[in-house]
Amino acid sequence: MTAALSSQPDSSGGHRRYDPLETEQRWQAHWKDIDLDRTPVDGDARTPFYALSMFPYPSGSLHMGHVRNYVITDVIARVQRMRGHAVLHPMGWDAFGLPAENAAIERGIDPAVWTDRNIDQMKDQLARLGLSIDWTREQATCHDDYYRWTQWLFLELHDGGLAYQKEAQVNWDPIDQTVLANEQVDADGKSWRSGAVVEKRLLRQWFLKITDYADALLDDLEQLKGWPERVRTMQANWIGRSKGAEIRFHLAQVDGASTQPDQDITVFTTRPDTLFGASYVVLAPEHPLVDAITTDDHRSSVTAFRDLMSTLSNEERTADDQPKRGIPIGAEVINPVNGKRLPVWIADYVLADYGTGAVMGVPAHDQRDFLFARRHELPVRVVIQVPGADEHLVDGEAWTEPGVLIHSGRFDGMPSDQAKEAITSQGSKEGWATPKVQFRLRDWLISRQRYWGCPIPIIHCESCGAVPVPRHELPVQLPKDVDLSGRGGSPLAQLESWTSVPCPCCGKPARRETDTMDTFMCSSWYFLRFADPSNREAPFTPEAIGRWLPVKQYVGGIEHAILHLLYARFFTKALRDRGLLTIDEPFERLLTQGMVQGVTYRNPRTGRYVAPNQVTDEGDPRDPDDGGELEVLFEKMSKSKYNGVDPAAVIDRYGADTARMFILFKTPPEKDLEWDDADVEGQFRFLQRLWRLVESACTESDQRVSLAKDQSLELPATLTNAEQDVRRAVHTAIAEIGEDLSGDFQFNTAISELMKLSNALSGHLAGVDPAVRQEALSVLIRLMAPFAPHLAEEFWSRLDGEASVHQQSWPQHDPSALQKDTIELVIQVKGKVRGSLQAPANADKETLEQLALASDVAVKWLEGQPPKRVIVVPGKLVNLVP
RNA sequence: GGGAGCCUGGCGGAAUUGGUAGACGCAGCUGACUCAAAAUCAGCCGGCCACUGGUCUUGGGGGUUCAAGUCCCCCGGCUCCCACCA
Repeated sequence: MTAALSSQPDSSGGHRRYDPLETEQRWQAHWKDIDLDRTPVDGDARTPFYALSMFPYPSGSLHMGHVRNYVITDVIARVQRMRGHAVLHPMGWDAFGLPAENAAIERGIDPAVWTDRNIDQMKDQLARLGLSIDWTREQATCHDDYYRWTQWLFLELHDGGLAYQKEAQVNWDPIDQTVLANEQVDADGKSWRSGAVVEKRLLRQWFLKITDYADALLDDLEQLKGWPERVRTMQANWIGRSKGAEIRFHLAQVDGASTQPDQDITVFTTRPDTLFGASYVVLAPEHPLVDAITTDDHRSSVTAFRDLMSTLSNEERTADDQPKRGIPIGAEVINPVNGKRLPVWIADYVLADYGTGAVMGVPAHDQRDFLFARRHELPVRVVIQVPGADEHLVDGEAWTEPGVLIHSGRFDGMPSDQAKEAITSQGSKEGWATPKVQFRLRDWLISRQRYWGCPIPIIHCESCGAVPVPRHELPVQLPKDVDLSGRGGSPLAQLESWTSVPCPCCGKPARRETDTMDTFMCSSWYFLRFADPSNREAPFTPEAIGRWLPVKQYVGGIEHAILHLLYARFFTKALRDRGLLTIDEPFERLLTQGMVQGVTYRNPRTGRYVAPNQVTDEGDPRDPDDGGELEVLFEKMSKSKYNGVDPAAVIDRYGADTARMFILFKTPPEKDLEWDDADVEGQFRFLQRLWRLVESACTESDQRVSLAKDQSLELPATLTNAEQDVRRAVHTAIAEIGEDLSGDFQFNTAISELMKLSNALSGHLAGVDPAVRQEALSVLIRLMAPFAPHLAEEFWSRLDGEASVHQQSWPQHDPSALQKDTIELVIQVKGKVRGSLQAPANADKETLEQLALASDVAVKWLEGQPPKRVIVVPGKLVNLVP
């Protein structure tokens, strides 16, 4: 059986050539036959290890970014298997989303058909990489046996009070009469399809209350020790917790106002300690109170100002170079802490949807307020001592640091920290302040007015309201007979036969919810489904989750640092609180791999990208159009930059093992990788050197090795120097690679250790004891197996190894093999290396010091004077300080 | 503006966590083999100099230390995230 699987001799002689394509195809077929990658069954006693790549969108073609992602995860999965873990390494498809719908609009293809065809294509491409994925657990979020449970989980959140509806803005295309996703709106605010200026419209939409978990999502970042620091910071910034107080300013009677409502303006501030320095209060132009409190003499200018604001896009309104615009509205409020009257303004720099949409202006201690006050000639009152300036500002800037209070009545002399509490607490007693924690994080808008998504399982009834579709009626399937012209609003809303249903509660005619869910919903729980992939009764069982989750190692792009990872964490916590699982966090360790970049030719004058095959001379690249010199850069691979490298082409030429080795060796996984054909070639050469090494062990009589179980040899009692050298190289490699693959994964140095081992063995196996040779090759092949799985398997088989190399255990290093009799002792003089000598490895400090002092180097550099100080680092160096 | 990360030969990158800077590879150079080329094999490969030795060198400057790529302070550059967030 095994012999039949081996490479055929090539026609030119007895020696075999390395033919990666033939070898890889043969082993991939064999592994499939023996079901090598199947996840161990539930009763398996080994410690579970869940390795997961972020699943892809099935665009139809695999790119290098995918390859890098899945190869990294695959190596981790393979190493953990050999280390004796029960490994779960699944794959699926994040299959709902706009591209399928666009294909339908443009080419009339059913999105389901288009998506499934793409999945098939990408699976074929993935198969060639030799990934040890258990495909029996495959999931696609657009299949109803998956989205049924997405709907089920939505209802769980709904039951838990975490799903609700409210009015929110959408992008409305007035020509196509449809809602656009943010990505479909150009930078200049126009529709990607019709080119019409996109309008903002208010629509009643579904939200998830992720803000209920803001504190937990922030605090639990502490636990995620296995996450990159920068991802944790990004999430913390996104959640954006700030502590402060809400302060209520009561409206004052104003002369000339016909009526004044008995109203408060509530502001949020993180600096209650600066309350005495307030010189005005500003509302967002959209603030609901503006109409009611604007005085008659200001009404026309206020209306004009608000109209101007509503026509500006967000970008225009928040542009850096814009001065802070605003106008007074006539009303006045009383500063509750000192009774001063302050004017009320509206201004563009106040955001309606953060805090209370109102701010107290303290120009002396907030830079924005300062600029605003200077522009509109509002008073600046210093109430925090400014160092070196007594009571005034220096440098024409606000003083925003905490400090000691002045001009603040009985709070004078208090440091900011204390004053914040004292002023808030006085306000609480007097009823004008409330301590408040404010978050930047907003509730998650999940409604999409699109077809190709998971339908929200709700029925709207005039008498019963929003009624959940009963669980046993799930899934709410996407209808087939739908008009996907891209016009006339939500495709589902136009399908009367689908939308009109009886109310599950009262049976009266009712209407289905026609929004579908944000695709981030589908990807917020897929890692749970992989633990229990074919359960027809529930999305998963707590037992299955308990066995596999949390994911031990999650691998994916940094672009998901915020949204996907935050949503998945939110789902996990919400489902925990619904009693569906017991973990707090879904992903124990996270590796964010860098981009894959290609050589890019760019004309610096025109900004045009030039395809490599059009560049006139690669040494001195010039634009074929204008003859101008081109700059050579590395940028993320993309069609428009003509710098993509097709994985299939690389595999055709060198095989998957070379591609895997190159990607892992070139750079550490979290850094960007610059694709370089010469380096790929270099990896191919390395694999060929390995091939020749093993070839010799098959054919040369003084190097022959068999790894068959009944051929297992014992090491001789004493070893020659050459044999010791071989063993030292072998066991050093085990130790070093073991180190590189624990904790942080350093595949690049692991592979360089493989190269060192190969260099140490090549030409040094002839004539050494057969047991030493056998050990050396057995170790080498097992160490390379996770990286180059096909070639390792081929070697294992050719040397008569038992079963599959991928079922072998990871080698353990023998510390005694690392020992040396003598070491190179470095002699330093005042910290500079001046020479070295051979010293016994076990020599004590005194001996080493004596050896060093007696050396030629010491004699030369110390010029006969005894050193003032001698530092001995045993096994390393002696530093002589004259 | 706030936050995070990074900066080492021609290039990608190593460096036992304070102990020989430049492992491993790419590119380049020299030689062997060849009619020749490729492949392969052997070797060289940071700069400077009075070149069998010395000296400088990890973005720049300072400091701590017997010893600094590594620790501390100042400055510069690049990348990413957030951003009128009160």
